[in-house]
Amino acid sequence: MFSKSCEYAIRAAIYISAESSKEKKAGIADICDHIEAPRHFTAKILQILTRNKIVSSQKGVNGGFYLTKEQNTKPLSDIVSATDGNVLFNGCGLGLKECSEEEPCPLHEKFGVIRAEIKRMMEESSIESMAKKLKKGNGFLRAEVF
Amino acid sequence: MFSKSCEYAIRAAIYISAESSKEKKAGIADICDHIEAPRHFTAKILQILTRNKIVSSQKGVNGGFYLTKEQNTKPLSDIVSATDGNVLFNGCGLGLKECSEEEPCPLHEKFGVIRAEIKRMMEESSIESMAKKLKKGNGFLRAEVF
DNA sequence: ATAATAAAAGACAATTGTGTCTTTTATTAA
DNA sequence: TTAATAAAAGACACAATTGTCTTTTATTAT
Ligand code: FES
Ligand code: FES
Repeated sequence: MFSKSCEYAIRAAIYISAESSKEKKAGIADICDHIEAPRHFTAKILQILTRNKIVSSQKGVNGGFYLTKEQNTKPLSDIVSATDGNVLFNGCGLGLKECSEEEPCPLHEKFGVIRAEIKRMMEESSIESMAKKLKKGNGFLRAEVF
Repeated sequence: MFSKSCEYAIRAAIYISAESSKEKKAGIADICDHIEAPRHFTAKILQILTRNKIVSSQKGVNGGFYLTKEQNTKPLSDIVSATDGNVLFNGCGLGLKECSEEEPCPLHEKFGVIRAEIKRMMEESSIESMAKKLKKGNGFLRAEVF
């Protein structure tokens, strides 16, 4: 469904939202520990998110990643678009060059419904709403080890 | 959503269903022309489908690919499982090692609904029902060139 | 039997996605 | 002003996916 980059990006953003603020920023090592993701690869992905103004970052001592109030309200669909583009939201399910009513693939009708639902799900899920589940203890970003 | 292999596999299977029979088999070159897919790569993918008894093949003169009556009724989900496995049908949307109620990701609830709908769509779409659209002229497997 | 045919199989090549390591740049505490 | 810090950036390395080409095997018409 989503690429690894996108999965890490979403998990990282949610963690940052839940565990950091302008005052208490989260570092890349801390983030990767808590979402069980490869460090340098995730660092690159976070660069994409910062370039797209989905997360904020600060270099230097006491630096790290955090979200502004406005960024907290952003939908997960923004992260998907930034990392994977919009093929999932607009493209043909059977891989035709474009999805169109004029020359629809045999799955077009049914797939169009599903695709719209995926889009809606991601548009209606804000980063902060996901983080809220985390803080309430009924949301996880990695397997808990005991 | 689906891999290229899966997309080609579905398109090929639908074409074979629509355009061939035990008496008039479709050759790989013919198939690839009509679904706009790379020839040798698609040949490999069709080997996977024949090994999984989703399509039938015959070597030699007048050989080619075709579907038995029973194979025609198979759902597209069988093709997805054969080419991409079952991650799309069972896996976690955010890439956790497994999807579980005990340690759900923050998207688990919403994603579970969508995932079930994707599964249902593919299980309820038979190869022959897709081929029917093709034959009626309101289904395409490649961009028509003029 | 022989030749023609077409899928199966195997060996590679190119591309993309994923992951690692090192160097650079910006920031701030001391 | 200096040293420590942490993200940004760049250079690779590895793996998986996608795609191409050649050889082999099975089948059938002649
Ligand atoms: S043409 Fe395939 S989904 Fe619209
Ligand atoms: S745990 Fe992520 S979808 Fe179920």
